Amino acid sequence: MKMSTKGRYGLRAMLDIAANSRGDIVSVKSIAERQNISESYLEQVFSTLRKAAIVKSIKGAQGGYILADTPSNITVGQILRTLEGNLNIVDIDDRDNGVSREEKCINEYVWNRINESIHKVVDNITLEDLLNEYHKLKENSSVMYYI
Amino acid sequence: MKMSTKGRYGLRAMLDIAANSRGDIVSVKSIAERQNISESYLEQVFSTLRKAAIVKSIKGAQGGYILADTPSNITVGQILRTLEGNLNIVDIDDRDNGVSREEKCINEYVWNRINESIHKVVDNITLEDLLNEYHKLKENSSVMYYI
DNA sequence: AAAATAACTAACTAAAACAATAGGTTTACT
DNA sequence: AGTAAACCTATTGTTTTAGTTAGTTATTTT
Repeated sequence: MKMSTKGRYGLRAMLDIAANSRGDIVSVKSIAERQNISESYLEQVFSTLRKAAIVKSIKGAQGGYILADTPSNITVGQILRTLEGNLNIVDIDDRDNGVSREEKCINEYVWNRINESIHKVVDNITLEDLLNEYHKLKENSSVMYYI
Repeated sequence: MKMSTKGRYGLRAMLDIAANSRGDIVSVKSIAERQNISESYLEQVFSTLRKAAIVKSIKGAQGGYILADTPSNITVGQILRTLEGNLNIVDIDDRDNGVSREEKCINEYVWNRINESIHKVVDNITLEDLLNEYHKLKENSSVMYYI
């Protein structure tokens, strides 16, 4: 029941671009170094993000990635769904064991409530929200904050 | 990012006891048959639930399991945490890659919000709530409902 | 034009988690 | 004594995870 590294690294990487570039192109290598993530593994993550049109890529020397939209228009939900799937804690197909599709199992009530609560959180946090939160905490907190 | 069969089967089994016994002892075999789950696998689930004192066991012939408390005093959260762990989508230890314990990563904001939303849902649904929901749906719906 | 850079792709691999199965032992009822 | 059922431990096959490896392709820099 855990978020995998794809989702965790992906969110970190997207935040890294949003925070460290001012609209500039950022290479996977530089993100991987800052975030201490395997470069080739992170390339796979970006390949997925690009196919979902959340980032744009520029090939060749001095190439890299750039956000496909402003941080205020990119939600955590978009990023995590792209990398992790539908974000449902229980899939519809797994809900009913031996119970046919037309029939319902009362446990769905629980899974639906959990799923909805997750969707509600991730769809209402944008990259901009996180950047604002970051700057707020950085100023008001005694401990160091990182992206 | 999925709930495993332990949690899914466990919740189904607990509801099964709550619905099909009126305070009576229920054998794993009968639950396994009704719910179409492997009996020996379900035994492992009940072993965990018993150690967490959510159910009581009676050994020997005609033995079985019984809820350790009334359905109104058993939450979905108790059951799922026992079988799945802490129900956190991201563990504290996994949050900071290369970032020491005293330092903070802004992504925690997201994980904390998701974790809290899950806890809030599961801790506020009791077995009794589910039984009530079951009876309500059973009467008002055209499709069959199962535990 | 050549070299360098960086995205892009596919195939592979080690390790862990998952979902059981198997084969017993112990306890209590009939 | 026989049986039913909880209880316990080990093993197994499969899938997922988290990368690694080894390249190809496109663009810029020298």
